[in-house]
Amino acid sequence: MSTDAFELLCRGTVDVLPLDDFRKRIAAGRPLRIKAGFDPTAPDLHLGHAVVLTKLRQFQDLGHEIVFLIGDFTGLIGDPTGKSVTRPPLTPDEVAANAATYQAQVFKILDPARTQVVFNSAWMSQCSAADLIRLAAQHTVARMLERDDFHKRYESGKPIAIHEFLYPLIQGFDSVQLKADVELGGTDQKFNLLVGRHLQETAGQVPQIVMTLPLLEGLDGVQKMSKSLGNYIGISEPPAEMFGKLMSVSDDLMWRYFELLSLRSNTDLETLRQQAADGRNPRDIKFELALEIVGRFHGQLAAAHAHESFMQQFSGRGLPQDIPEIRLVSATPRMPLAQVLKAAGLVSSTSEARRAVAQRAVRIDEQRIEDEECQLETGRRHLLQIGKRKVSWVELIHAP
RNA sequence: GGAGGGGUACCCAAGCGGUCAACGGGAGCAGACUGUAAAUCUGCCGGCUCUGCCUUCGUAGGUUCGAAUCCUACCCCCUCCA
Repeated sequence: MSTDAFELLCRGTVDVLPLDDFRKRIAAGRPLRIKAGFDPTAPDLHLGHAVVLTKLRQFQDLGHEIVFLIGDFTGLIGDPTGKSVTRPPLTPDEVAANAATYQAQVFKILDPARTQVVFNSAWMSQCSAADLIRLAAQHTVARMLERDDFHKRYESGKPIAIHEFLYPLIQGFDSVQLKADVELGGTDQKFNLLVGRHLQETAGQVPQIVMTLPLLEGLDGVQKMSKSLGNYIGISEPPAEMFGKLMSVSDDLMWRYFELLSLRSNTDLETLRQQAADGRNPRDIKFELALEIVGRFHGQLAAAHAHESFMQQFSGRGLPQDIPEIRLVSATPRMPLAQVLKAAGLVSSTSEARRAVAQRAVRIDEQRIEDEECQLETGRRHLLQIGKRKVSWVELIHAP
């Protein structure tokens, strides 16, 4: 039993340090304190963030205790990891507002009843200058420079401000405060997590287990999922959109998503892989993934609905459910098609509309349109379609 | 402070006086195929009142019949030296 738990918890991780120690602690069966820290910057979470959260949920389901730390104090520093973009300091009000939206999203994955939310300002703002000096005394410059990005910056003569050294120290000190047994983070957090071990040891505690998780590939399957690359699935996206995006993930990448985002057991995943090998349609396996993920954020009902709609629209080549209705006003009795398509938001320019017609992608009332100059009559509703995905009811009104 | 390299469409990246709305790749969109918005192949991919017109190649001027391509000034990036 505990081996299963151990295997499940290790699934998809990059590092678990030290691995044996972790095995022993899980085997002991005692509930562990699992810490994960998050920045209080404006949160707009996507499935990439969900990787760590899903892992936390797995811990939670096994009876462990989750400490969800919001780094409002560390936010003053801004994590120097990676790009050195200076972050504007947040006001207490902003922090509070962000924390609230954060929790709303996070609790779609985590069980609020078994999650302790803490802010590190709670203890850090009590910290005196003398305390800070004592904290800083516990680490050396040489060890700080072991961190890859510090090292590179130092080597290449780029500046490292002293306060940037404080970030890993404070994050580590949080672990001391919380007496964490395990701390989770992205691979980029590895160094910071290890500092926690060091500080806990100095404080006479048993050092925490460090667990890092990979950055999830986005929809393109190559680059990290990120909002700026536009290859993401947002946690708050509508069910149909989320379902469709998950279905657009390649058959290969689907397994990665299963591994990192699914709450299924390892045995279940093994079964699915076996089914795929035995010739089960990968589409149907992907349906299971999409159903699970959409279900988690929107409920089983909405997921089933999205599934049905998807089948109807793409497999059955039918119309999707919930077609948006738009009302347009025309100054003339008839309105050029290209104009209507643009006004309805189905294309971004009339040129694009013309191209779509030229490519035989446009249908009006289920009739394929070949004529770019085609005009639509006012005074009635038209069903406009471009390709399989863009559909809209448009009511044309003549108002001279 | 000195020397050099560069800023081109959503991104990367060619072009270096006309044949340039601008090669190529990526992303995106569409079509074909597939019981997937997978994969693969094909087409499209600045705008418009669209067989034509208008606006784009860091910014502002200039040379020329004609400039992304030449000149001047300015702004911004990067590399090396000090």
